[in-house]
Amino acid sequence: MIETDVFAAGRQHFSVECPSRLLFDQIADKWSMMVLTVLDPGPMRFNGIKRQLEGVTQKALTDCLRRLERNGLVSRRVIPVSPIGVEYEITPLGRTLQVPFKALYRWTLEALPQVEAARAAFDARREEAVR
Amino acid sequence: MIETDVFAAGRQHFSVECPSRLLFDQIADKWSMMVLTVLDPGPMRFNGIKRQLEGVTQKALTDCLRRLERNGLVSRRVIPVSPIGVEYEITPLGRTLQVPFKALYRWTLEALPQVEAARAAFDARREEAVR
DNA sequence: CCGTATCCGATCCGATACTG
DNA sequence: CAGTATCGGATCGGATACGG
Repeated sequence: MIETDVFAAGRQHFSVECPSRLLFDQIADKWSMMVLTVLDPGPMRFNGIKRQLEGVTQKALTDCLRRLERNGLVSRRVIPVSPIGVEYEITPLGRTLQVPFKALYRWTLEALPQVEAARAAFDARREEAVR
Repeated sequence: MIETDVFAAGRQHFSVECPSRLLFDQIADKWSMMVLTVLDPGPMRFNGIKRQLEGVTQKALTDCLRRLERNGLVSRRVIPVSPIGVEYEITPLGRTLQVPFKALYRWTLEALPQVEAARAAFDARREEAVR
């Protein structure tokens, strides 16, 4: 039984090279999910994206876009104007990722209150343990 | 319009404190997804989990379980035997997370071939550019 | 068995400066 | 406008040792 069947019945064994990790590492970073969301309505230029993502640095965004491009989730198109323009667009493959991403995003919104309550309870228990 | 509506129509603005990131950071780490999967069939003890996760260190697993516990996604129960035993179990809240996680996991499996092709193409383009 | 503590190298990320 | 280059702090994760 290989890891593809991991969600079938039975207890599974995960190796470090679990196939899910090969991709999960690349998209579970700080900005990827938001970049894809920003690009959802249509193509956008570098600084346009940057303006939507408050707090992102140029380096972080460049790295993120480069990684998304390498993985085939966004495409990059140079517009030969002066000064130069670069437009990023979500690919069909990137759009397929949005489906599970949106599900996860909705989960975070729905679960947040419960998680915050759990955190408060946990931290309170730790406080208690110190005394 | 706040970020809750981010998947509705229109271009959105993301601040650093996007509510999704408050949680996403915590669960998008190296082992959380696999830990929840391993715990899916039922409760398990520390070293039992560790044995399923080939390559995880004690520290990494402890940190991961602690974080999952703090966020209310798993529960921890000390079994007063000698030597001591500790059992981890997925919580009802944790189970709700499995739904989007499984969707994402399936996506990684389905998309992997296309992503690998995209990577190869990207890397080939870079090679080309060097020459 | 189940941790915690410590060190330590790798890596991420932001800040800054510079370029076509 | 859209990068690249570089530096340094913070954080992550592995290895190891030790304790209840």
